[in-house]
Amino acid sequence: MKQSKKERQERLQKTIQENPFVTDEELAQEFSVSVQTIRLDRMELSIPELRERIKYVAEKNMQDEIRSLPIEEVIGDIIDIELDKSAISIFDVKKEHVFTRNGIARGHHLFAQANSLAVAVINDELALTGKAEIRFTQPVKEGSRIVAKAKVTRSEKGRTIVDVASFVGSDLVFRGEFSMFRAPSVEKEEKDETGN
Amino acid sequence: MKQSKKERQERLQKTIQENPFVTDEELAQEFSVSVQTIRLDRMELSIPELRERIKYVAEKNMQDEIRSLPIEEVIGDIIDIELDKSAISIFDVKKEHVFTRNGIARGHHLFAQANSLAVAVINDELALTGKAEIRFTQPVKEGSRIVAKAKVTRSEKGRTIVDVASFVGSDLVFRGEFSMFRAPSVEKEEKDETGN
DNA sequence: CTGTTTTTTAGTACCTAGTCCTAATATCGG
DNA sequence: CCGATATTAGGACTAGGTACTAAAAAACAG
Repeated sequence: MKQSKKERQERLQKTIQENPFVTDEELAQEFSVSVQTIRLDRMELSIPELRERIKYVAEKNMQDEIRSLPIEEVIGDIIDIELDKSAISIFDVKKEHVFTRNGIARGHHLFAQANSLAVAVINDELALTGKAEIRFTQPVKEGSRIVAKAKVTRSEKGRTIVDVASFVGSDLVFRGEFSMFRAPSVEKEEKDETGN
Repeated sequence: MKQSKKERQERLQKTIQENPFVTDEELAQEFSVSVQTIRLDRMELSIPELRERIKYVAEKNMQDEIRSLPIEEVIGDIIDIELDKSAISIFDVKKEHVFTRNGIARGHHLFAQANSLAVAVINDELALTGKAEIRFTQPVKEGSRIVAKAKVTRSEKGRTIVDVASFVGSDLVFRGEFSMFRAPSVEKEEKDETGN
């Protein structure tokens, strides 16, 4: 009905990209050609069969699931910890952490790593960030490994100050002072919040 | 070789959960029973066949792809924006945003929403957070809707101050003052970093 | 130890969504 | 109209199953 082979193949490619779950049968109907034609088209465009496409999508999914699970409790990998004293974690900046337009890591990831470490270093059931003063001192590029070092500087009744400095190589990229609340039954104003 | 039907079925369930890509054939070998036994087991446990499992995983993926694309640039949904003046975004706190042990939202999500909004409100190619002073004034529970309001308070050459206040209902839960750099070619110290 | 019940195994026909291959038609450009 | 390209049809085969029947093996009961 429509157009040349070329046209059809372009539309085919787009259609499958948008909905990888479509069968050759369905495509044949949509473009009113035979299934065989669709198969020839897929061959020429080297588009794999339905099941392979689905599998590919599923595998991609499994990969990020593994990636997103450890994020559950701590962002970055803790490589050293002395409770109530200090801790070190590393975080590798991948493409999903950066702005697409300039490849610079988005601040909340640096914050999350630091905040998470501040929570982890506290030897208590519950630790929440009350306030924080932070500085992003250098941009961080994709592919960098950020090493965050947390030090507990003061500790009073229910309140602990944690200083975190993050480095890429020997460059300071982030500094933050976190005022943490520990294990109180969270109730009133300026007493609470997250950590990680 | 091993154990009762019950035992095998439990192990089967776990195995498939961990690796949904396993065929009956492979399972049969692993448990040294026949394929038919595996199929009976799947029936009794109502575990779908390989292809259905893969499809399910793939479909789940497609769903969050739609969800994670807008997240790409802004965390939370912007519901109002006046460039270089103010912006409002909402963010719904779901189970993946809270600490499992107490159901309180993890701070970096509040930070991310606020920081992201501060970036978005700036009418420039590039906006990076230089420093921030933040306060978590109330814990936020799972299921809450956080409304973040950003206001540009000062703007000088290349540097803009954005105040963000986040609320759950009428309660202030977060406040932050973000010092943003706009569109500079990022180079030196204390000049950079993310936003979103 | 025998009889019954449960569990496991084997085998067949059928399904989907393909691959790979051959061969017969259409359609188009010159 | 002729030859090249494109399309369609058909058959044989594949993986990874379902659904069903039937037989053999194992477990348990008395």
